[in-house]
Amino acid sequence: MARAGLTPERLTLAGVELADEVGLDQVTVSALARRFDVKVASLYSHLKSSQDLKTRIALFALEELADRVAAALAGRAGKDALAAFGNAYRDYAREHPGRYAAAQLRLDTETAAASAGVRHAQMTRAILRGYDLPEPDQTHAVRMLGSVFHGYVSLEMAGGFSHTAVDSQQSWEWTLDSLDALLRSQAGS
Amino acid sequence: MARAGLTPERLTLAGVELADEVGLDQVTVSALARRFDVKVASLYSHLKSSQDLKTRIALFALEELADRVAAALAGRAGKDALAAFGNAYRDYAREHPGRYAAAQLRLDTETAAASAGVRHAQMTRAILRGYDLPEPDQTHAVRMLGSVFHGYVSLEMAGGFSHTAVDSQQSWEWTLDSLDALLRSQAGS
DNA sequence: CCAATTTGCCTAAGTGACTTAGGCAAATGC
DNA sequence: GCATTTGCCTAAGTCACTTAGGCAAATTGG
Repeated sequence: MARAGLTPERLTLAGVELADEVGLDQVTVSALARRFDVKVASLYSHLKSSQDLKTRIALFALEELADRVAAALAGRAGKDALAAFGNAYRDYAREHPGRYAAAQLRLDTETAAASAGVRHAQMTRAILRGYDLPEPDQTHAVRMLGSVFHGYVSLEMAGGFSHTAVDSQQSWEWTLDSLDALLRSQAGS
Repeated sequence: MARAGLTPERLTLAGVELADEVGLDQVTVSALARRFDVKVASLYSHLKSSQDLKTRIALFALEELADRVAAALAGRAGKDALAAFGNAYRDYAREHPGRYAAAQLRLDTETAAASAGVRHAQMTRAILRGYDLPEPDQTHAVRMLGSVFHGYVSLEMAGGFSHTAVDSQQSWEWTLDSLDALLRSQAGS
């Protein structure tokens, strides 16, 4: 009986792909075993549990998304940076719905603290550098931006914007313009 | 063997309560059977499936939330209406996390069309009456408001705002103020 | 290069949730 | 009071998760 060459990394990667293909909740230890043509129990040498698998997928997605956002932000400021951030977020969700869903999984406190989630928070704050907001307004703005981006992407993915004639892309651009105007009007206040 | 008096309505209500107590994903046909001290299979006379149960809970939550929002909006306009809407939404999520989660479940197209989700959309649009926005800006604004409220509440419930000293209530009020200012500045444009 | 050890995948077995089929008894209605 | 309907039951099959223990392949080190 030849070995399949399983590792936590390969399993995570396969799980990530599976999530985009069939949805995060269809990513199961059993489905993964089928994909590798291996018995389910064999995966437990590499994964602590089904929860462990999900967590690894979430961490992978957070990291990948943070990398993309960082690349998109490089060398940009002000509205450019705002749009780059939002677009990176939205594009990732559209290209990789399963990964995006995984990135929203609730992690326990210590795992979250060690995750790329921290980079996300830092980058959101970095966008605001161009707008010169004093504290605590800066924190308020970070929260509002996070809310808008996360909310918009979630609702759009859930199909919430597909029952009106108005193009979602237009609404997205209007939203980015509005946020920029809002932040500029708050600058230095 | 005395009868337990099960009905779809009683089961849905129990499921709703269970969702708030232990989380929506712990709401299972089996858990419900235990709560009524009845065998699992007995529930299948009243529910088509586990999915059916979840859908009923979602519809209940959507309806209840729409009622609350409608009550909060009555007689208000402009910023008052905006804040009432947002607060109704946020308060519901805080008081009833399980129901709020259920209200986010994705329903199939026809079920969604027959649900109170339609009322939600109408009420969001009603808020904007006071701001006198032309189309398509009104649609853009509806989408943005929905995104902010849904996003803020989701992130707050997920604990995303609890790692900074700044009070979440302050950020919420700042966000409402900002949205009001934004909409006013767009009026009639 | 062979022996000892470690590693990787296996079989076996138990848990818990979902679902269908078919039966008996309680409630209902004539 | 009897027939019918209704409500909950037992039985049985599916599928996912998880642990324990075993055998064989890979690795290591003499």
